[in-house]
Amino acid sequence: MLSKKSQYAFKALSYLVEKRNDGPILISEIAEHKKIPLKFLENILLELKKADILDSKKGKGGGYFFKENPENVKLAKIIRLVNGPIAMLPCVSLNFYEKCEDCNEDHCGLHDVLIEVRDASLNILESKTLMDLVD
Amino acid sequence: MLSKKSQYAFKALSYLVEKRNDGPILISEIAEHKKIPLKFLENILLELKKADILDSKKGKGGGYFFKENPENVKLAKIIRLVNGPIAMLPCVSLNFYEKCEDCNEDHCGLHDVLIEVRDASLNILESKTLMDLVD
DNA sequence: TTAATAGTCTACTTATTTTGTAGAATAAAT
DNA sequence: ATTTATTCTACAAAATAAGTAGACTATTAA
Repeated sequence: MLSKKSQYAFKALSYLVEKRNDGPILISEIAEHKKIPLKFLENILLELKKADILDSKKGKGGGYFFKENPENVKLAKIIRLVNGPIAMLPCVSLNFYEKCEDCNEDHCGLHDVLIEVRDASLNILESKTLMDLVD
Repeated sequence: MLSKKSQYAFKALSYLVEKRNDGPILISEIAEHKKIPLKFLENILLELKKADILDSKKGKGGGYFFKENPENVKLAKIIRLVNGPIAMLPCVSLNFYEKCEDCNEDHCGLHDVLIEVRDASLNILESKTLMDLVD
């Protein structure tokens, strides 16, 4: 399941998509409209900025806006950044891979199934972008 | 991500599949072979019994064995039982559905995407069974 | 150059969930 | 009766998620 943090991130990002031609948007405006705890949202937006998805300006007239075109930001990227792995186990993760101890991946039926699930999910999450969050 | 508990459950079940013609299997035997904390495994197996997947016998010659034919036990069922929802949000879950507040599902882009992901995952997890865990 | 504005940073605290444990109770077999 | 093995209730510890506090920095405009 996606964490609350991830849900907040998606809500904030969809708000920013809607307002993408309005210049910098205040954190407080997003927090209010989307009912997200202000200080928590600050952390989330900062994380998205450090990942070069958003950019920001300080001072009067400041706020957050897109650095990368939201058309090009895949949902998979957001999930990985804010929530973590998309795969159901580390041993089948592309971006957070970890070998499993006590289990030979070559002869592990679960491994094979979970790779299928991962690919099916990624097919969708790598093809949809932030623009798909708004109608 | 699947919890450790879920991984333990799958390891235990795959062991029971391999030994499915050997009569009741001791918890302690499973714990030892699969390196699972004994008391933790007790809880897990009990849960699987209460879900009518396994059955057990007490006393000498006792242990755990399948109640339902492992060919007929879908992996989705195990995950739901031991790990929880397969969907990424409650509002797109079939078995653990919860309406999301502050968000109209009819006009929610994320909702639509996550339903696609859910269906893609379920397609696989509802078609594979415990027999697919062993080669 | 000062005051106001708004994001940045470090460091917490609190809540929740996950993981693991202890020990007595129950059931079956010999 | 005794031994074996699962069942049950109730914790305890560890890890993660969620949320908060407050000082700091950059920018704007008077």
